[in-house]
Amino acid sequence: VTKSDKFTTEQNEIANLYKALGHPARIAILEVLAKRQACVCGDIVEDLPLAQSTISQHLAELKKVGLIKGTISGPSTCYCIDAEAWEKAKSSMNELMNTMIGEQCC
Amino acid sequence: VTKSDKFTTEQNEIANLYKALGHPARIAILEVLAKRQACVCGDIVEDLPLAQSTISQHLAELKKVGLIKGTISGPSTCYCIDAEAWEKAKSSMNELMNTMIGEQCC
DNA sequence: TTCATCAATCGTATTATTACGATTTAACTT
DNA sequence: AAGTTAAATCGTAATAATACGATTGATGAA
Repeated sequence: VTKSDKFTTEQNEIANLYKALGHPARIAILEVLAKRQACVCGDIVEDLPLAQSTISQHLAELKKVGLIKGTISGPSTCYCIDAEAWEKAKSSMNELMNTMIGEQCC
Repeated sequence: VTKSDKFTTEQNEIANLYKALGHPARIAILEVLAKRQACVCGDIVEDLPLAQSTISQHLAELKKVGLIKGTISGPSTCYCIDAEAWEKAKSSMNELMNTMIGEQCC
């Protein structure tokens, strides 16, 4: 029902970024990825109280917006935060946050 | 279906913040609020291609996480960004973003 | 008091998200 | 080639989100 066509590309893109971070499971996943430097994968399933398929789904969403990347290494997949994309996301979110502050009126 | 009880309060709170920003309409609403210093309300309905009730719903969600505040002034309601809450949100999001960057491994 | 206006709320339809189990696909190991 | 393991995908159920029209509630004006 979301009328994304009624908004600008910029508004949709930044909203998609925020949306990807808008779930506790995905925050938790990113925290696991950041903590274990080595980019785990099945280890996330062990760390979190969610089914394997659910984790896989969340990983796919994070990958869709580009915040993480996964490379196949043998039978398992190695995931990690995409540092470059992460910095880009950080600054575009920051920019938005900064343009919002003006005079308080009420 | 969201198992928020399986995650920490911190994870849920930050996720709720991001979630609130994870919709183009709410980004657009915040941009209108920031642009028109005077905290409009019905004016938002004019500016955006959404029904009055829908805007009202989005405003309620932004208010729920505290990013904006609304004060009744006469027959209309005056909305604006809560500068204090905004700064707090900004820094907590920034903190999260900064803790995530580690060594790239793949 | 009666009317008009603004915004919140209600009811509801549609679509999206979340989550799980089961199955499939892919890759390494015997 | 057969078996094992890991992760993606499929199918599906439950719930949440989005959006609108209609109604209600509150405020100020006539």
